[in-house]
Amino acid sequence: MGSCLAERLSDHLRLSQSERDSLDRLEEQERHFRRGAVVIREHDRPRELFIVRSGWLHSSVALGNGGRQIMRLKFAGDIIGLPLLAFTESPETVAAVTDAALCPFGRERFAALVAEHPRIAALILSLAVAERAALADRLASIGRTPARARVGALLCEISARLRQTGGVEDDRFLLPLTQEEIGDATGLTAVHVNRMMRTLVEEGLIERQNGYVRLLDEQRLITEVNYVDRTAIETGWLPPPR
Amino acid sequence: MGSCLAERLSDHLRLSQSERDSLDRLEEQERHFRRGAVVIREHDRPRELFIVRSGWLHSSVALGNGGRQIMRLKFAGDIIGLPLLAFTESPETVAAVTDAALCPFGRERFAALVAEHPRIAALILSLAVAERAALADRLASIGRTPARARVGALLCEISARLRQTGGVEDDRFLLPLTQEEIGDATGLTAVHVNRMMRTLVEEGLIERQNGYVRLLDEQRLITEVNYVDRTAIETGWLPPPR
DNA sequence: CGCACCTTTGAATGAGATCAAAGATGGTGG
DNA sequence: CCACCATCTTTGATCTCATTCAAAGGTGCG
Repeated sequence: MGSCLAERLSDHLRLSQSERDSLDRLEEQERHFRRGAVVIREHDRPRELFIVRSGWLHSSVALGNGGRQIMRLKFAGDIIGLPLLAFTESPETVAAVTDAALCPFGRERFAALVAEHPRIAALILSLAVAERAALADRLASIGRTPARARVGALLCEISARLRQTGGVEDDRFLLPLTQEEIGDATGLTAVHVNRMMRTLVEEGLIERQNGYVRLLDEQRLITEVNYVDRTAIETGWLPPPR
Repeated sequence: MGSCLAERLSDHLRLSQSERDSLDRLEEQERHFRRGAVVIREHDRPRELFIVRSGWLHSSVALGNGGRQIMRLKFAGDIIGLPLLAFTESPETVAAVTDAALCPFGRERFAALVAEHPRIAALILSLAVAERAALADRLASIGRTPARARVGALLCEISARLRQTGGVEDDRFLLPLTQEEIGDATGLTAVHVNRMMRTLVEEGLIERQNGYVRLLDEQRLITEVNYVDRTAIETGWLPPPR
């Protein structure tokens, strides 16, 4: 089995053999985490970044009052710990939502990769920029839209991103988040998340059964909650491969 | 006068002559924008990125209901239009808050720079990651903290970032934002921003006179509103210069 | 079977929005 | 130089969405 990162990048462009080799060399281990385990703790000084091979995780920051804000869900193929490139102290906590398998790699190996393969560096920059845009969308959603739309937008994002990794069948996916966690992601209380979920069900927009969620009218939901898909990125401008 | 970008990057590391030359070649023009002018419009397909030479700008996204969420203020040395690296359609609007001078450059020149100077690519990736962290902080602030803290945190961020570019003297800076704009940045109404500003004044945390703001007890303000400075970034891991 | 944890529901409270209107301020043209 | 108009700030009253507090069902796991 090749590099997890190579698989992800292949979604966006055709890697050269040389690029693929470098990516393979980047990852020689696989580490496993249990549901609930903390992979990186806020203010710690992690030595490694990770690529998600399987499972759900999320990054979050602790709030003054004891709560937390979940920033982003991490699925198979996502890079964990990019902030380590800018800060020695991690600004965020990363924890496993489900059991998860991760591929760790050191910062110096990342530096070597960047030096050897400018196109990969540029692509990862693109992905970071896209993630920033997704974060911006969520900022807008949380800052200025009613609770129902926030919950709906989160479901849209999960659906769109899971589809990329084959986690959606028939517009239906397993949602292993508690309502508490959904609240931490959307800036709502668990109680209110519950009410909004039921509202969405009553309105015929979604359907739920034992942990699975189905988007009954995804197009309408997307429109009503103002969701924007940020999974597809531009690669035309990238420098040539090596 | 050399490249605006070179000046900014020099804050974080010592550029090689070769790097400096490439950066200089990147910028041969300077363009001026009036207060209120739109530099990049959401959904447009801009051909250029910019470096801010002088003035304040901000990026924002339009909300469904006619409002907008201001994402980030842009000061001298900031890069504008990075999303263009990931998307052909701009996900955000960039507008001038004050009269501003910008240095435009094309995406292909950026690609050439990245190919030639991996260290610069890595540094810009670092800066993008730091910006993402700052956005995350704001997300947490807007999602879960009371209005007073949101306004206070914005003032802290402005102060910290302006200090980098020499825009703060004696803990005092010119604030050219209307309360409407502060509201769009913090997810509050202009009316409520006004009340919170007065509260901060009454509490002796800030002082205002004709457009200037002074942070009277910056340390206390930072603690109370949970502000985290993201201006300093890690550069130890970067690959060697060329 | 029993204990944790999660979901659901109800009632009361509150932070911030909305609506409305009165001062300030500053730029513009006469 | 001044008057006027547009924009911005300030203040008050009311309303609403989400929070908080409380407690009753479910569900799965050890």
